[in-house]
Amino acid sequence: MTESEMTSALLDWYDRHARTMPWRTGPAEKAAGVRPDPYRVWLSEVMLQQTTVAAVRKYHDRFTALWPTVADLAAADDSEVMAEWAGLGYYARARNLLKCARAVVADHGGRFPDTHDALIALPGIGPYTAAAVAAIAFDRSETVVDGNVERVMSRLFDVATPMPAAKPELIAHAARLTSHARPGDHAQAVMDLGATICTPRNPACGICPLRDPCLARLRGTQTERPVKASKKAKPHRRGYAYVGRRADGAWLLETRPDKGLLGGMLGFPGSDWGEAPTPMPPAAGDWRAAGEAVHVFTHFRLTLTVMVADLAPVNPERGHFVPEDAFRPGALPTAMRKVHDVAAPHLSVERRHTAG
DNA sequence: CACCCGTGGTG
DNA sequence: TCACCAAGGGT
Repeated sequence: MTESEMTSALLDWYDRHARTMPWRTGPAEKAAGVRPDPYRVWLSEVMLQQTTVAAVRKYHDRFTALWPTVADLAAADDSEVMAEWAGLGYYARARNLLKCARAVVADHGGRFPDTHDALIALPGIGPYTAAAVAAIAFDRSETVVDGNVERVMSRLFDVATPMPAAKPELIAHAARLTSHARPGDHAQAVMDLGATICTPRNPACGICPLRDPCLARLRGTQTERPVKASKKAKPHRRGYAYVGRRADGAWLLETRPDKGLLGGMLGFPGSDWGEAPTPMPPAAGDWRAAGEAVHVFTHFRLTLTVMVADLAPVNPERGHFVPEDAFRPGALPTAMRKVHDVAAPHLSVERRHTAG
């Protein structure tokens, strides 16, 4: 089978099995030559970075309902956007999302640029996202290479070179297969194939449109591709988190600095995180331990000792009081939401509520 | 190039 | 329970 025939087989499969998604155009629109909205495509691509489609759907729905255009998003408050992103992870994406939206309005008249070079110059848009938006929204002949494409290529051509050294080779294979007639569909076809058929474990080779030319299938090496280096063990860190409430129900919270872990997100004041953290209460009070919150990040495991106190109406040394009706636990990143869930039943304001 | 940066699902 | 993983980007 020639490379051209592989491309055709892939597009034929996509025409029959493409998944329906909020940012994709339906068959009728597609037949009429309607391109998807670049804003919705860009938003989906940023949300999908290292994130599953299942997790992204509801966030994409919510964002486009609140902010239907890039100009609406550009005009939004930072804190509101960060709160809506809470739970999706990799919070630098949300900060760059706003920077990018504002740059599109300020520098491009509120319309997304339609070339790879102009897109990659925007915040939060790297090689993958620039190619994906150019191909999917503007049907540019860009080769889109993400984790799915790398896996499909490494199997199709049985590439034994370990990652990430194999990347140039995989990119070259992907470039030769790219359809110049339907680049946007081709990009999504390879990614759909990787997500539904050519999966990391237990690939469904029997129903794969590329099963005949696939070298890894021929040699039985599917599950050994791509070759990846072993991961390092995760260190264990400890820390203290302080959940304080006033009698009127206000919560003692802080907005974390933009740099670093959970940057720009709302959270509870705490100690440093390490092997032997130093207790650091953010305000004077009768602090007592309520329990522990365990959370696993990408590169370390964290156990937080959750301290609670019913606070007098004094000025805290760190953080600020947020009125009860202005606070949603859903606006917290997951690690902090776990802290909240451990603490809440131990605070007298909450006990009064549950008792009443 | 190596490391940092979240989270929820899955085998 | 646990290790691995998902449509990567920034530094």
